[in-house]
Amino acid sequence: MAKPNVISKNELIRSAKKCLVKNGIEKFTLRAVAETAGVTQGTVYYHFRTKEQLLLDIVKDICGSSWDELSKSDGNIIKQAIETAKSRCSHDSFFHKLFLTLVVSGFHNDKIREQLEGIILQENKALAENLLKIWPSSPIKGISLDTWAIILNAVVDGIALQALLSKNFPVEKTYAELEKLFIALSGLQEVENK
Amino acid sequence: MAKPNVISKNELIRSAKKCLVKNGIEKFTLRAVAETAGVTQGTVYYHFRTKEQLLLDIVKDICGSSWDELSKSDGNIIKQAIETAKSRCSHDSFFHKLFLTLVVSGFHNDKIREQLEGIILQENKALAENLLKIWPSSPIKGISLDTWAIILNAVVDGIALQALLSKNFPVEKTYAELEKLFIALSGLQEVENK
Amino acid sequence: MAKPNVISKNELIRSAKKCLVKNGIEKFTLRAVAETAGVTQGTVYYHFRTKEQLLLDIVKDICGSSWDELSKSDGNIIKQAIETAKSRCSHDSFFHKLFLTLVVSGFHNDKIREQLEGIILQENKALAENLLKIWPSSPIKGISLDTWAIILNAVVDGIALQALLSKNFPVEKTYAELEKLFIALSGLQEVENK
Amino acid sequence: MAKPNVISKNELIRSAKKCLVKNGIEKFTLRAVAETAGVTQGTVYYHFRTKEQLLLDIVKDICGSSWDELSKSDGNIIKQAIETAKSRCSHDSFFHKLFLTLVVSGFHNDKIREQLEGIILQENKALAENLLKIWPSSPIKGISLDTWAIILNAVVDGIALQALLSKNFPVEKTYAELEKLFIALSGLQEVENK
DNA sequence: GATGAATGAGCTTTCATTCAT
DNA sequence: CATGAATGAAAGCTCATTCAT
Repeated sequence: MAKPNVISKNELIRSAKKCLVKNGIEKFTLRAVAETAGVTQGTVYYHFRTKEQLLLDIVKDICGSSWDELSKSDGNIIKQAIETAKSRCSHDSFFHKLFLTLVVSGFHNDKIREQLEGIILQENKALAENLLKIWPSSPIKGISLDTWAIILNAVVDGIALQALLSKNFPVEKTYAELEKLFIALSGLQEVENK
Repeated sequence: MAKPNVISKNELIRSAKKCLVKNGIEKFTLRAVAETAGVTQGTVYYHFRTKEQLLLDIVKDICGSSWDELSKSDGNIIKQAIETAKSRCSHDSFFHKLFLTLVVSGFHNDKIREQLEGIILQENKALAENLLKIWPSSPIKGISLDTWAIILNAVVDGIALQALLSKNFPVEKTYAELEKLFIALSGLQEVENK
Repeated sequence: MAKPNVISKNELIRSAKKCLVKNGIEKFTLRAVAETAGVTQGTVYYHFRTKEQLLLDIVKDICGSSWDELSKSDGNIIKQAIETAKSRCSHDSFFHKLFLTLVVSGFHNDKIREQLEGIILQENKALAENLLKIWPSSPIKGISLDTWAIILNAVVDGIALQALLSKNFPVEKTYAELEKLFIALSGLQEVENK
Repeated sequence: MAKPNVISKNELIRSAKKCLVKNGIEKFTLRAVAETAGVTQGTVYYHFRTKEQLLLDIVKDICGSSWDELSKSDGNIIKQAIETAKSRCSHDSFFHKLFLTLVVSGFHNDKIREQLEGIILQENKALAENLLKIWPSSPIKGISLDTWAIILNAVVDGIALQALLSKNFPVEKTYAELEKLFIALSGLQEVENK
């Protein structure tokens, strides 16, 4: 009955992520993961010794893809960032649902929390570096580029949160005006630099 | 054996909130609520017909207090808002943990989601109204006051999220510089108004 | 569906002892206990929070009965003791199977081991006290009554072990000759006392 | 990937015995055996077609060594026997733990029980033969040498059992006095023989 | 009103066993 | 020979829910 090598760890993680977003962490059962992946429960357990480990592997997987995405960035980082951010906050954004679910899970699991903290720190750092390319100095005196990065990241997450809660959230409008804000800030800088 | 009225619904809700933050939604059990409140499972069940109902009552309770707080606001709304926001985002802020936990719970429970949506909408509205008091018009052309409210709220939630994930998050510094940003924006407006 | 008060803890322990002897510790499952008692697994768990606790309660129950039996002893203690011992070592003696099963279980569970240690100590003590009644002094110089008690107890357990292993073990013959040994020892004492 | 003959059946049995004593029969798993031996589960399975077979092979292994030991005996058999017996009953005697574990296992597995019965019978027989060397006739009338053998064996097992249960069991004292008992009995015989 | 014994479905986890490689 | 991925049945355990008292 044992069919060797029918499934890979990555396929299982993909199935698990689907389940997590579909059923929520409250009903995130290994049985569901197994069914989604088309294997038995025993198989899931063979690959991840515990449920917690599977959850952690999901988080690590996300960290990995997050890192990949960041390292690809170039050129007009901001425009691109806004584009990405916007894509993440459609009303049922897979990514942000997964992310927030894991964040909440991290409140009671330090291993998970630390991994997520790593993502945030990386994102903030990448953002600060990219800001440096377009803002030789901060557009407003007294606000460091690091803080700008924190704030921008916070805005993106906060908007995503609102969008996930509210079916009628004006994603387009908000991001359009957010871009104006950004342009205005960039303009300020030129003024100051004179 | 039955003791009349030994516990009120509100006490149970308070215990339930404690449990929710302490154990997370994954381990939020009625037995834990009962033990925390010092009653039996049956008693919890007597007051809330189902577990979902208890969760919903927690959400409503939060909505209520949120509303109370908003209606008290006056005078220098911004400074006060920042103060409130800051207090909510210490590394283990009870409020934001509870809020985010419920948000995630709301992903798969429309009743909860709608209640939380209501909170957000109210907060945004209250914020917009208060902004009007200090900003007769938007400091940056093309950005409506409603959008400003959305953005400000998003920043607060997003920063709280980062603070909850990161033990070393620079809460003080971030909020100090955020205030500068706000002052600068207010300054902009005066310029434009001339 | 919930029928209150259909079973008592003692009934459950009785069923559990039956299961333990019938299936052995390897297959001692709470499901089997529940079935034997005619209740659901949940009920077993309601009364004993874990499997280990149930096992421990069985041990305590045995300690209790052991103690009761000891305190009833009087008159010709030895004859009676031999009778009891003999009854315990028929080829499938419930008592000794249970006892040895728990002893082995105690090898990896200190709580169980300590309880059983208590039984042995009590038995040895009771035996020593009763020996004193019939042997004012030890029949053989250099052997304390405490040691006699240990040895006698050991003989009884050791014979039971052999009887449990061997279907053809000569219980009657062995105990008959053991009694002769005892009488001979008592005779020795009188000689020495002169 | 297959490495030829990296492990022998005997090594596996040795590992299995370790596991059995370390974890007890309740947690005696093939995975643990495999890990202890440093091979995979499949390998254990390759050598012993079932778990039961492995257990049986352990029992046979013990029978073998038991037999070896008996056949080596000579000279002052009693003194040596007591020495051996004493060595087996330190508080965590590997041998007696293993033996008792298997005895209990034998309660529900006739193949195991029969093997162990064989050991006991052999031991009793060897003991009777050796007693004959030093006791031309029984020191007490009416007690056959066979019964003496049974009783002596029983004492040894019974004492070991008490020692395994009780950390403070007076092994030295008990065996010293047991030897005195033996010497006294031998003295009796000489008297009778006159 | 309040209790707590009982339920039963479903959870995570374990494990002997199989089998293609 | 040996492996190790996969299985599936069954284990221990949890929990929302019910109900007689």
